[in-house]
Parts: sequence; C-alpha cells; structure tokens
Amino acid sequence: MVRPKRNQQHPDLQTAIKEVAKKQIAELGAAALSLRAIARELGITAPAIYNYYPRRDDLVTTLIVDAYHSLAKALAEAQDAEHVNHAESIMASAWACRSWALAHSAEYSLIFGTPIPNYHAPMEITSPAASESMIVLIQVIDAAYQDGELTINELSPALITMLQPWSEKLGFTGPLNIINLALACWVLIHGLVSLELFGHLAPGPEFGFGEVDSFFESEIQSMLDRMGIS
Amino acid sequence: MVRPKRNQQHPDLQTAIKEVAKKQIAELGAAALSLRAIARELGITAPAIYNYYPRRDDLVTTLIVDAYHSLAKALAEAQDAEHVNHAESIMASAWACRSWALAHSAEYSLIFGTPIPNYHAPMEITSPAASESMIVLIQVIDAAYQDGELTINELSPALITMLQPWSEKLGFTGPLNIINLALACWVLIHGLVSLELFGHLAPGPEFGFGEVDSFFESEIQSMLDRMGIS
DNA sequence: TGTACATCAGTGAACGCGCGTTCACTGATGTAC
DNA sequence: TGTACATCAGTGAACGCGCGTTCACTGATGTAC
Repeated sequence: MVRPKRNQQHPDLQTAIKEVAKKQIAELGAAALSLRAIARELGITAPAIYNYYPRRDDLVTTLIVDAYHSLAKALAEAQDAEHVNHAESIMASAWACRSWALAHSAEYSLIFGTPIPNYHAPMEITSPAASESMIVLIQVIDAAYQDGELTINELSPALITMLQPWSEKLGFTGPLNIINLALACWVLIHGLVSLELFGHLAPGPEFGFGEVDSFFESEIQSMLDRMGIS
Repeated sequence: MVRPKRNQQHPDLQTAIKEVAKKQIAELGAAALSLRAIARELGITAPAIYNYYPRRDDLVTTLIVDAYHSLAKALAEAQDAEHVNHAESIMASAWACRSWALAHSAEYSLIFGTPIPNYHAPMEITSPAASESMIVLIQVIDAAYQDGELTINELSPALITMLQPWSEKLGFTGPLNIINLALACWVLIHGLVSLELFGHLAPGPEFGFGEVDSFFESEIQSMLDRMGIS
C-alpha cells in the first residue's frame, strides 16, 4: 500500500517538477536544464527533488519518454477523427506531428535535436517509446495499402537490409515497402519541422514565418503523389 | 602594418583555438563549449583567449560562420567535378551535403541543431553565410531548368508569398519554382541527415547504421523523379 | 655594435556565480495502544 | 480521547567543481638611436 504523501506544498510534486522542467527547457534549451533552477521556481530546496528523481539524468530520461508518448498520442488522436480517404488520413498525421512539435518545441528538441552534453539515454527505456510514433505512421500507411491504394516499387537489396531491422523491431509483418514509405514520410516531416523550428525556413530574421503552413502542406502532398495515393 | 606575433607557443593561436573548439563540441556538444577547457587543452591560460575573442559568444559566432562557409565550400566543390547529366549533378550535391555533415557532425549540430543556451546569433553576420549553400543548390537546379529538364507546377498564392522573400534575399531572378524545389531538396537532405546523425534512422542501438547510404540515395532519387529529371 | 625603450601576448590571482550531490536534521502527519 | 512512537517529505549547510570575465603584471621581442 502506498502511503499518502504529506507536508507537501504542491499536491503532486513529482508532476510539478516535470512541468517546470519542461517550461525551463522551453526557455533556455534542454542543455541548460538545472535541478536548482527547478527547485527555485517551485519554492523548494534542490535536495527535495532527490525524493522523486535520484539523479538529474533520471529526470531527463523521464522527460524524454514523456515527450515520445506525448507525440505518439497526438499522432494517434489525429487518427480518431473521421477521414474521407487515406490521403486525408496521412495528411492529418503529418499535421498532427508538426502541430505537436510547434506547440512543444522544447520536448521536440529534447528527442530530435542535438543530444544533451554528459547525458546518455538508456536505450532500453527510450527506444520502445521512440517506436510508438513510427508504429502509428506505419498503420496509417498500411491501411492505404490494404485498400490497394499504394504504388509499390521494387526495393534494392541494400534497402531491404536497412529496413529489415525496423520490421523486426516494430513487429510489423507487412511488406517492407510500407516501412520504406513510412520512413520517407518521417524524414520529410522532420526535415520540415526541424528547419522551421530552428529558423531555417525563412531567409532571414526580417521575414516572418507565416506562410510555412502552405509549404508544409505542399510538400506532404508531393509525398502523397509519390505514394500514388489520391 | 600588422605587427608580427611573438612569444607564442602556437604559431597561429587564433586558428588553434577554433580547431580545439571544434574538437570539443564534437565530443560534448556545442552547449558544453568552454573557454577554460579550450585553454587547458592548448596549454595556455583562459584569459589569453581574450586577445583573440573578446567574448565567448564571439568565438561561437566565428565557429558558426566558419561552419556555413565550410558546408557551402563542400557543396560548391561537388560541382567542380564533371557530371554527365543534371540528375548526377544534383545527386552529387546531396551527397556532398551529407558527407560534410557526417564528417563535421559537431559543426552541423552547431548550425542546424538545437540553439545554444544563452547564445544569440547576430543574424546580420550569420544569415548571409547561411544563404551560401542554398545559392549553390539553386544554381544546380536552375541549370537543369535552363536545359528544359524540370517539371514545373503551378504554385499556390500562399506558396508564392513564402518563396518571394527567398528570391529577394538570394538575388535569384528565375522562377520561384526553382526556389521551391531547392527548398524541397534542402528539407529532404536535412531530414535525412539530422535523423541519421541523432540516431533515429536505426530502430535501436543493437542495429548498425551501415545501410543508411542506400536509403539516402533512394530518397534523393525519388526527389529527382518528382522534379522530372532523368 | 650596444643600449634604452615601447610593445603586447600570455600569466596568475581573484571575483562571484551556479551547478549536482551528500548528509544529518526537523517537524508535521498518521498509527498503535 | 489521549499519548507515545514511527514515518518520511522537505530543509539547510556544506562539499568540490567549473564557469566567464577582470585586472595588474611580466618578460621576451622588436625598434630607435
């Protein structure tokens, strides 16, 4: 039986720590994450955090896993809506991913940006969480395949060698072409999102970022064309 | 007249500082860059660095500009070789970009990765350097256009609004379609490279990264297909 | 050729800072009798 | 209902560390006469 917690200024300090941590990496970047700064903002002392996260790295790992889950959830929820066809369904996934990244830029950087100095992720924990989003994307594309709407090309042997581990890892037994296309979407989305997020989609600071929406839409549409999905 | 430098353990300390800085960001990431660590490795004291870079941020800015130049140079050199057709020429650009990124992962992260905490780039200095690579890419694609090998689609008004500033900034007077395609290539290349570099193109640590080459080649080929370049 | 002087790259000590982590502790709460 | 006790979340002081930056300095070099 879990003892109820007492003497707490915050009802759920474990969660409060995470929330403040997210807020702070949004402001200064994940590399500047500091237990003392978090404690300061929460009005507690730094050692109190050790009751919940034995080491700074444990907090980082938790944040990373949370971020992966959050992204996968956003992707999955985009599929809950009714879509008139597979093109719209895939488009919705892409938009969900971008919207999530723009709304959670700190967490996006945390998982897809430059690694944090002196932190090494325990892969056995983060890796399954990282797979979740890919699985959703594969399912969406596989649905189009099941309906015979996908243009399937021959894969080179080298490409098959690269895709096979993905198939095993994700437990997806369909054709490797699906994984190939899902990865292609993944790469495109991340190229678009990371360039946008880090300020490389406008030619300079004097230009706004207002019209990136249409470029994003247009590029995903090109990907749909390539897949042969109407 | 520049006075010759004396009493120096390193013949060109200014350059030596940059080199060590690059080495160190390759090891721990750009966010962990430290003047004292650089001085330690060079066998000098930290204040000596101030003779060459008045502030830490000045060193970072120099490294960023250097990195942009270095990338643009690699791209330009890829064009110096003889190419039998435009497809091969564009493919060579893409490979040059990826090879540069893999060989200079620290500098790649510096310019395209998560921004450094507490550092703000002076855009009027970094922005022109950032444009150089795009200009090379545009020229390569424009060459194909000049030879009538490019499939040109109608652009939506919103897309035109987004592309126009690029055209003005880069001083490119050709059709916006060229810029659109160059950006599309740019996005694809960066999606591929950044996912590869940050460990997201293999499903887990137990798999190698050996076959990413073929995936890269295959994705760029798809882009060429989309452009209608044979 | 020899001597006095100016230059200035690099030194060494010091500044105030924030960091992660440890440790013995305190004091409000819940529990057992 | 009252009292003695166990729990344990959070405290406060301390540790050793590395950081960017400042400052007066030193001492080898080049220059002028």
